[in-house]
Amino acid sequence: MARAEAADMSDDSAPKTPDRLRRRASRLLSQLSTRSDRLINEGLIRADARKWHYAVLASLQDHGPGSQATLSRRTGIYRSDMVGVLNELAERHLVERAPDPDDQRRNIITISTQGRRQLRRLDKVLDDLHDELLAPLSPAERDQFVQLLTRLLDHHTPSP
Amino acid sequence: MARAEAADMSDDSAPKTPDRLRRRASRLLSQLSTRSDRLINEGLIRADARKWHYAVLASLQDHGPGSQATLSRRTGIYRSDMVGVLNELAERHLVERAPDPDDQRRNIITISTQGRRQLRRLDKVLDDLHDELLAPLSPAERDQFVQLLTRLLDHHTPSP
DNA sequence: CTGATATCAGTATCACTGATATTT
DNA sequence: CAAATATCAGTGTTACTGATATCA
Repeated sequence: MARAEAADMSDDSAPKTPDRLRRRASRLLSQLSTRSDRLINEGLIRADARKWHYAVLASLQDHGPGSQATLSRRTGIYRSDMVGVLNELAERHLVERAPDPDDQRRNIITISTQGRRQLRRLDKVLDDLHDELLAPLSPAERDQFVQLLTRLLDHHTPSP
Repeated sequence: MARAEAADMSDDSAPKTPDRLRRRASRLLSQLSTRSDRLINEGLIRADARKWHYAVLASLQDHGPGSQATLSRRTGIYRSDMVGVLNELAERHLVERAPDPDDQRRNIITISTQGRRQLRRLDKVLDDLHDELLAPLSPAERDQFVQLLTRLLDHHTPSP
């Protein structure tokens, strides 16, 4: 729990800790995010998938079918990038894209049986990858970590 | 439904969310990192700086002068990108770049007086920005958060 | 010869912008 | 008309690769 703290009081102007770079949450965050992204991406590519694929499939499974704009809002994928992601998913027959009879502007995206199977596969792959990502943390710490991240993200996520 | 994956919102405060996307640490991490980066970048740009500037200045102040390769290792900035960062810093007279007399391949980078002043400014700016970034967390939770991030990053950082 | 260094040119990915045609 | 949608083309940033010349 306790961590060795290098010399703390040697400073000329302010009560700052040395090695400030290693204490700035923003830096830790972006560096860790880079490593994490690489780990996850490489793992998913080995399973012929991308993280966006997982996001869309999981959203369809957990919240049901929706228009591309809806999916965009649910997954955080930009509306303009959604087209490409859905093209890839449709190519692989993991989703179906059909025009909404009630609103001719919309497409309704539905997960297919193959898509559900793929989602199950990807969930297993991701479980393993997250085990690797969070390896140094105890189960309680992992929960704690996810909880802190969630609270921070919610706080910085615009409501509309 | 293939699975009893209820999409309802009935949930206590237990760390169990029905939405798998919001539970995946990797997604939380990269989304929060994006927000964090934007927050920090915008704040630093208002102070006519970039985060790389801070990283180099802080490294020079905390660990003393060094070659560009050394700085690259200390800050995590890619060796090939270090040139541009140092050009910007030298333009602003925040660092000095002098050839190493003992090793003609190296430049020795030193922080200037102006650089030290700028670092003090940036440290204040960053303190405020981190206050905004970590707003929803108590002081103890902020420490916890930084500690967890540090352990994870160390675990995923190659040693050489 | 090897290895490190500083530098430059270029790539892939990502979040995002702007514009357009269609429909509500 | 304004607003939403799907789509496309393009931008800026970032981490990273590859190549080159110069030295230890």
